[in-house]
Amino acid sequence: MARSKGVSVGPTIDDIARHLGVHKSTVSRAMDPARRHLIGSALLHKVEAASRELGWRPNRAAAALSTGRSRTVGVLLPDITNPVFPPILRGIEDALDAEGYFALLANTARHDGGVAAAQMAVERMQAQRVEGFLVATALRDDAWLDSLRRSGARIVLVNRTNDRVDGEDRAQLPAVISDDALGMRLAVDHLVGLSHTRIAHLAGPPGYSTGQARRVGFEQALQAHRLKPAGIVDCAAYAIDAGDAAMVQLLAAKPRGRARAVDGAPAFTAVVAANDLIALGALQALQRAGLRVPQQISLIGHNDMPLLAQLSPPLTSVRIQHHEMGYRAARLLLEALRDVPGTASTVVLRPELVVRGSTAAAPR
Amino acid sequence: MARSKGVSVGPTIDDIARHLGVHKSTVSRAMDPARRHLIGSALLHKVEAASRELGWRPNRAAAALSTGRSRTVGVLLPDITNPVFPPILRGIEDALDAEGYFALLANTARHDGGVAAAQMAVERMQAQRVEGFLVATALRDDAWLDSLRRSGARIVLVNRTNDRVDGEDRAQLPAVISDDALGMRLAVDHLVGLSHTRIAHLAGPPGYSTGQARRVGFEQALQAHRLKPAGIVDCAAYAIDAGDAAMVQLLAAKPRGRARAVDGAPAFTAVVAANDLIALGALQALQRAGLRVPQQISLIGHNDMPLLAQLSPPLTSVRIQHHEMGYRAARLLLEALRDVPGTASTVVLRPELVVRGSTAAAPR
DNA sequence: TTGTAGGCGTTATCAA
DNA sequence: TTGATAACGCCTACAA
Repeated sequence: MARSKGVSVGPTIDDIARHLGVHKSTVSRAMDPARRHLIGSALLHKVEAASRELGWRPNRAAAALSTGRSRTVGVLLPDITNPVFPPILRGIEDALDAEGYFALLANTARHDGGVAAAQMAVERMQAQRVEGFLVATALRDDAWLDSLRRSGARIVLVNRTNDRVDGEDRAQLPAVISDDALGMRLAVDHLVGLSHTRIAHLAGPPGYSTGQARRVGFEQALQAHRLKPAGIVDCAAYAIDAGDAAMVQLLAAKPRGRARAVDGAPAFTAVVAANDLIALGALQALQRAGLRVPQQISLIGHNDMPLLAQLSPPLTSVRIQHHEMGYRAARLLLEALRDVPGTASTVVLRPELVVRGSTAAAPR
Repeated sequence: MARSKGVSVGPTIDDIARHLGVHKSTVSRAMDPARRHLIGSALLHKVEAASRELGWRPNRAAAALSTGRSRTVGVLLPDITNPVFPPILRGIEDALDAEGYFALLANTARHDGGVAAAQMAVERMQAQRVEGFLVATALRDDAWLDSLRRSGARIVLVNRTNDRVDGEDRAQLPAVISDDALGMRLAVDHLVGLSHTRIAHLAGPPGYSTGQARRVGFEQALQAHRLKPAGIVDCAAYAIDAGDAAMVQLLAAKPRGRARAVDGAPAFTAVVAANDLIALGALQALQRAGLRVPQQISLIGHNDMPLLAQLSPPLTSVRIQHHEMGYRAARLLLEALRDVPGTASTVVLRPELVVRGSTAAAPR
């Protein structure tokens, strides 16, 4: 059982076979649930007993070499430290685990925060012979992602998606995302129900599908109420600082149409932020400006990240099904790994509004 | 280049060898940094060019089968969704990545929250031929961990450690942890500097090394000031609810020694919590009881998790070097994988106190 | 129902 | 400095 090469080794199916006086291919079959039925039940029990007795462990490296399937997929995300991603990853792993798969993880927002890190990660993953990729780093216009797809890799996007471009060699990849239009509608409807009519938006980076979709969703939701935005400012990133800066900019902006009130009140009574971090930054800036939330300004975030309920005021937010998103994406990939190519479905999950203390009736 | 078995394949070193009219073992050597020098530089360049041209990717599954080294380690943690772990994992991956390793992750607090999940995860990881384990789930008395060690697995603990028991077959495993005694000393010294003399502790679960060490550290830190605890309550878990319940219990407790003041003020003016979630629960309970933080009660957490600065009051906390902890643990494991066995070092990292708004001078 | 033979892509050992 | 040969452990036709 000790070998010349390799490091710490255990028994192999050949050891079990010798132990039982049968051939190793018989043992191999006995170990495979899909072909176990070909084995006599008496022998089957003996194989199982012997395997247990000798302490056999399958060697996936050998199986992977033989079958080309490593039972491993690559997961690309910007940074696991961003609180959006842990539940997504957890969902991914729950799905993979159920099928005996593992995830190889890469934080691509490493040093340079760009394509180079993702490229290197993918190469290493391909060396490990991952069977596919779950990508949470997609940009709307992502040349790198396109080339990965053209190389034949199986890909499912999570959380963010890419743009479809007809005519070019660009396909919309299968993705699991949240219904951002619905999310914004829930937010806006809630505010309108509280008699707000002057509602502003702090938008996410326009290069991400979430930033774009939420912005468009916001505008459409307002239109449904025959309202116009009381201001929209893009944020450079999904971060507290960016939200703070954007709010400062929003407060400085000249109100369009109706004049700003004499007491210096802003042109809006409510703000919908593209995510919670932006909302936190906005909250900071509002408080610094002496504006009270929710008495003077109502504020809504997006994602419902942990601890929002502990803030003061507790932040109203659009809750996304992060865990489910990861879970479904992984399942989609696993199915794609069995089935025929094609079947590029996109799953859209329903968000819900979690009303807390940062929203209140519009001041009059 | 297309093969009969396997799935999507690329060129192999044999393809390169044929392309160049050399033997594949020559190509293999050329690809190995450690043996490259044996190759003529002219040939070396040609091999590199051909490899690039044909788009060769190493097949780690094959290498793993041959060498017994998968370039993969297993990481066991309770739940990546717990905000303590993302930075630890990030540190781990940064270290592994630098050496070309990947982590296989398992959330062991899955359904039953216990040994069974960890056991299954370890088996699957061993099937994948991980070279070692990074374990963030250690209990002080962990029979399962002992058996894993006895099976010959390379293990490094992170964040929590196990108890040494002389005489029995139990060794203290190499670990990277935070200096909890120092952390508590920083907290207590800060409070004493603010004239607090009646300081209570909400302790972590006594089955975890962190719960135990912080509790002992708290008592020692008080002793150094010739003070006695104004109450200690164990929490059932590191969770908001548990902290809330423990604080309720603490408030209900009869003050020992000096009588409780007539106005119903508690027997303490400051509380050190074993972690931030417990502190948040405590804050909740205090506010419900009509006690103001920090005016009446000062409160300190532990871990300095994200968003503490956004709370009101912003929570003072003992900051742990989570990223560094993961990074060092992974490096320790990688070194153990090369070197001789033994060398069971333990690394203790320095925490620091982050003073925010939840601590103030003791009321008089 | 079981056995035989060969291959998966790489590394290691010996020879040349 | 390069080549030849044999593992590594498992899987899969195909044969019996």
